[in-house]
Amino acid sequence: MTSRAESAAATRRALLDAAAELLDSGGLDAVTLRAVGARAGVTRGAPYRHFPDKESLLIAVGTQAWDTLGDRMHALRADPGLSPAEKMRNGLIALIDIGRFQPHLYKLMFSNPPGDPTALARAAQRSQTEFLAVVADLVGEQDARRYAALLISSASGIAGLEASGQLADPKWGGVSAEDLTDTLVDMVAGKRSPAPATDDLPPGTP
Amino acid sequence: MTSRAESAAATRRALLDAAAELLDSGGLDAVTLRAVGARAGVTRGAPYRHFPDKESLLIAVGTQAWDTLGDRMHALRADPGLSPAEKMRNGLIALIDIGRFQPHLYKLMFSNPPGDPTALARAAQRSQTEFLAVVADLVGEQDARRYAALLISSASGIAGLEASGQLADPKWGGVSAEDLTDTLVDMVAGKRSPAPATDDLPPGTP
DNA sequence: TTGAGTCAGTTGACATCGTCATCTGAAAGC
DNA sequence: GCTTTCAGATGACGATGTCAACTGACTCAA
Repeated sequence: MTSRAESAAATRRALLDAAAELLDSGGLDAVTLRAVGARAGVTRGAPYRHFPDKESLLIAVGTQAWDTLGDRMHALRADPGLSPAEKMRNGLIALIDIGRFQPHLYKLMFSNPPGDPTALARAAQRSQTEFLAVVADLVGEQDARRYAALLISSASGIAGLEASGQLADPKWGGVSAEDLTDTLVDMVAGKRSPAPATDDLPPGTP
Repeated sequence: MTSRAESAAATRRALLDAAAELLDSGGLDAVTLRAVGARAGVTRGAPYRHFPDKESLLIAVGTQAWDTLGDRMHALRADPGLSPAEKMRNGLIALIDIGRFQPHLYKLMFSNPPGDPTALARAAQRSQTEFLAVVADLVGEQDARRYAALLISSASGIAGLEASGQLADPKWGGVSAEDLTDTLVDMVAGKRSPAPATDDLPPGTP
């Protein structure tokens, strides 16, 4: 019925899912190898048959999240119903939404482990390359690298500030992550809007 | 010579310094209450006479860093030799430099503890309020809140990406944190520069 | 079919960590 | 001078990451 390899793969998947769920619900402190094992139906030592380290398990969770975002970016880029600016905005919002709804996972995605500083950066490759192509469609190849780097940096910063609750401070006048993203996209797209942003979305998705 | 209160205050300071040094050199994992105590010349239980919690000690370290940055922002704002745009740029670079040279401290400054989500946000107040005033000098009161929030978000994102090593990826064409900051400042200041950024700093500090 | 080999999973053990209860001794106040 | 206060030391406990040894079921060649 189930071969040994299949069973092992299923356990590995269960461990990843368990770790992701624990991270979502209880934060990084809740991700204990014992808890992960229990939720996956195995004991504390079992994860060491699939990951050399607790850190490696967490990196795998972060990599999974980057891959999922990469798929979304790819689909977004291929969507014929969206303008380049809309693709750009939606891509940034997709990243910000992770920070909004899965703050612990988001933090993990941007935390470089001391072991392999490039592990998560490699996982982020596809997402960022897809986004780079979207930006190039809007501002041209020449400036795409610089603007894409700026946009991703800014979006991750917006998500970070919102995740830490600092965006809710009244001194910012109740500005939302979407407001900031729109301001940013407008600036890059060349149509600076000095008027207060009361409009949320340019018409395009009725 | 040294009263009991003075001695206690000195110990508290020593604990904070020890925690900050350990954080800088070895990351968050190196900040152990035992190690902090040892470096401060006391034993593992002593920190509990000054901080209710290890988390509280870390929050105090982060608060100290925010206060220092706040002083810098204040001095920057009062500097008569700098244009508003230069003040803005220097303020952002000051934040980015923390991420560059003290990445662990930087991460701590933006990590909201589960205990009191507003503790670090309160500490960040002054820095951000000073910066808000600088931005208002450049773009007016009307848009200052939105642009200041965007600039701080972006700068923290730039610092975060650089701290995680992702900015060094060749797909960004070797863009630096300063390049991105300049691009951002130029966009907000209204003079969009579609040309590649080969100039680093506008003349002003001979 | 059978036997050895592989390997996912279990279990026991250890060092380290945060934290608490208790103890000690010196400074502070009457 | 006596009592109080409190910074610091110490012992202990539970939880955690990790390793070594063990177990047992699956795999595969002969």
